[in-house]
Amino acid sequence: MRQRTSLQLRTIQQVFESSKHPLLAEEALSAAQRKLPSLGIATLYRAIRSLRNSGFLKVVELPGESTRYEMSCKDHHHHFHCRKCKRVFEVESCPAAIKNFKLPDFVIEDHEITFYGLCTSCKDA
Amino acid sequence: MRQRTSLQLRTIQQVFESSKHPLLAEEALSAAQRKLPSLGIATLYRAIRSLRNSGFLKVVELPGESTRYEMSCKDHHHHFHCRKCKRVFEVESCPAAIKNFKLPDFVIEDHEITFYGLCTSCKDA
DNA sequence: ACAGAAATGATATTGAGTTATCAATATCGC
DNA sequence: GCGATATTGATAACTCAATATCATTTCTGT
Repeated sequence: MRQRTSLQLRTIQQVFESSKHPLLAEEALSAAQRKLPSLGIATLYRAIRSLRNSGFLKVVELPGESTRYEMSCKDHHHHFHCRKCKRVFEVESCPAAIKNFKLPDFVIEDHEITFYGLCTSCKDA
Repeated sequence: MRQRTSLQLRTIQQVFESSKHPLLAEEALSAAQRKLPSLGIATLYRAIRSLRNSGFLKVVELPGESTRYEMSCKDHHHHFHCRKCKRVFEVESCPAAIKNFKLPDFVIEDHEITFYGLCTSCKDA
């Protein structure tokens, strides 16, 4: 697919490497533009596609939210969505009970949990 | 908002009353059209809005999926998304552990769980 | 039955997110 | 460094869910 590497691609990759939470396309664009102000939205989406194809990035979908992206090398985790600042944080622990959760009529292969509430900054503000 | 009731509205309401799972606009439309073939998409969306305003319907958002709607009178529950037939089922039980789940830096006010796997029909097929 | 108002249905429009187009630019093997 | 070509950036175009428009139909109170 991609045959050459470019400053733009490397910059976008670094944005995700240095982010502690999954990013919206918009957020990734702003972050990348801080280093390369002329970087365009098309390039951002092209880079995201490359990085997904190469397995570097994966999609993070939260209910009712637009798509976010994060590095795929992370361990199994869930997300916390602050209802005040709207930011999404990673929740590293996964309630053990959920992994052993069984349902009579279904074969559970995976699960996704989204927590809602207030993040540290917002709860103290 | 709405001042008169109509056959269309009643039909759409019945569709949700008799459905065991949350419905996409598309699905609700097809179901309603089985009784009123001429019913249009605009009427469907208008009815959904009315039924939401009146508190009868609520929104169900699943990660990466378009909006579904279900009756809001149901108890706290979660959803199961069959990766084969793509249908969404209700999961009435909620793992107790999740309600008591705490995180050091966050105030958890709510949670949303989506299970993925195979439903009864698909696991046996 | 009639007039006024509300609801319908067909369709145009919106808006958000994403992809396609294409001339200009940057990259890489030689 | 040069030439071939992959990538970029600006922007047009697309997709999909949802809403607005508006002429027509239906309902309701008198």
